[in-house]
Formats: sequence, structure tokens, C-alpha cells
Amino acid sequence: MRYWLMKSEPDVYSIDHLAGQKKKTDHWDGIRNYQARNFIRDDMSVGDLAFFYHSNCDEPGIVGIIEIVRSAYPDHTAFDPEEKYFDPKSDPDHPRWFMVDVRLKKKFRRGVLLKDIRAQKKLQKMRLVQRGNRLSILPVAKAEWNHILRMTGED
DNA sequence: GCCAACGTTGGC
DNA sequence: GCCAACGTTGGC
Repeated sequence: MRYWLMKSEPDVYSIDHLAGQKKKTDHWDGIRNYQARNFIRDDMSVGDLAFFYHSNCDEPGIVGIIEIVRSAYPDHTAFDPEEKYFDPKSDPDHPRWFMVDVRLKKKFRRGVLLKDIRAQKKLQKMRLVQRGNRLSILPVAKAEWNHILRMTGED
């Protein structure tokens, strides 16, 4: 069982979008970066937990917890020319991009903001707080996961 | 295979 | 809106 952090821009897809889905479950499409793809395709399993992170917004930070409920399968939005993330180099016979399904497990009453994470000595090694990190899928160490959970003040 | 140009991410 | 970081593209 692994821990992850998954970024989404709230203007595009926020935690409330996910909360409004049937069974609070949805696919996580649009990953178009090889490192991120390799993480979800090779290392992510059903039952893994991930922080839902709001990026590129007024208050970037972790806003809740999601659970992986389906392991990687081809991202069909790459096949559709109408889609924003269409990629002609991916086709159903040889899919290049993959996605997983996630279910909302918990929305924090108060998110853990990036600036608060940055202020934590014990979280300095997180890839999230290191400069220039643009990866949308990041592994999180168990100790870091627990530390952030404590910062929420919830169980 | 090198590397300049270009595009995207994302915090600030 | 700015800009640093960094991934991708394409000419050579």
C-alpha cells in the first residue's frame, strides 16, 4: 500500500467536483507526463491512498484524501480530437496515456496549505516543496503522510 | 546525439 | 502577470 499526492487545478476539477460525482468516484484523466504516467501505471494499486492537492490557485494545498479504486487503464481522452488533451500519438491499440479511478474518502474541514507545509521542518524533503517540481503525481512517504494528517487536526 | 527554441506548470 | 523550472520538439 502506497501513499501519493495528486494535483488538480480547482478551476478545472476541484475536490467538490469529485464530491458531486456518483459514489464520489471518477476517473483521473489528462496525465500527459511520462514520469507521472509511470507512477500511476507501474506503482499505483487499488487501495492506495492519495492526497487531493489544489494547484495553481489562490491557496494551493492539500484538501482531502482519495482512494484508488481502479488501477491504470488507457486514458480515452487522448484518442479524441475534440479533447483538450488529445494526443495523436496515442491510439487504442497502443495507448500511451493511462488513468486510474479515484473515490473521495475525506474532505478536510480545513486544508493543509502549501505555505504551512513549507514551514514544517520535517517536510522539507517532500518533493512537493522542492523548487521547480511540476510533477502532477508524487509519491508521499508514510511519515510525511502521517505528519500532514496531524496538521489537519482531524482523526 | 546535441541543443536552442518553445510550451507548460505553478507559486508568487 | 511574471518568471523559474523543466519537459518536448525538431533542425542539424
